Amino acid sequence: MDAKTQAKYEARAKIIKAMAHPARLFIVDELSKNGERCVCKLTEMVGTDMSTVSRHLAVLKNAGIIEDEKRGAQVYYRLRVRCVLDFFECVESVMKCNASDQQKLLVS
Amino acid sequence: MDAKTQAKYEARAKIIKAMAHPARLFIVDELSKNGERCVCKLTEMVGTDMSTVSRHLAVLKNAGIIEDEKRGAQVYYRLRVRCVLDFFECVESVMKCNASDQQKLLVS
DNA sequence: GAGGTATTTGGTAGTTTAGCCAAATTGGCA
DNA sequence: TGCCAATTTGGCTAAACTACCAAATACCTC
Repeated sequence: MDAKTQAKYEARAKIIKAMAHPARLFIVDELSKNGERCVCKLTEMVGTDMSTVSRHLAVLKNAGIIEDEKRGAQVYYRLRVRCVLDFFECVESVMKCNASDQQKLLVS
Repeated sequence: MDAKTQAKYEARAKIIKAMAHPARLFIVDELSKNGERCVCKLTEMVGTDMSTVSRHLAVLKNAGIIEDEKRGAQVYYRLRVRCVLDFFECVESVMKCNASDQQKLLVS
């Protein structure tokens, strides 16, 4: 793999890596359902330190998956690209596939 | 987030995390184009140690994204779920979106 | 069975990530 | 201006990840 190809896949990986954490997946899911949320509300839902949530949000924003808007004392985050929701669909189908194979193992 | 919800998002994250590495993305891409490849061929293409490639393949297999078949001295890997290719499409559109926003910044 | 190739696994060092606390920053309001 | 709430950032530690080398396995051929 030459340097250029390497760079291409690294750029792609960065975006996928941003989604590769349970708290961040939860946040994306929540934003998809609710349009937008402030950091304090997300912190309450996720259940970790606010500084941790803020860092997760920074990762997602840095990847270009979400965007923020300051309104008064709060910062609201929302999805910038809807297609990340397709990830969920595929992930479900992989899990379903895994489960059915597991089933076969048990039966046989 | 209660324990059950946590577990749900962890399971999803595991699958996405399996895709979140440039070498693994390359491998998935390659398998999508070529149907199947043995470890030695992938090693040659990726350009790292064979043991490293083998570990990457194990991660993808463990997530249920690829499957293997031993034929003679070689092990062939292939995609188990085509939908992971949708990831690429979305990633491209995120990158395009990022690029156009960058453009706006330069102009303004 | 001996030797050779393909692959996986054990061990290890360096890097990155995630979480918390504390401190700094920002905007709103008395 | 001075205080309060919301958010981000710095500092630190523990855990996870990645890559390499070397050793163990598995399979084929002679």
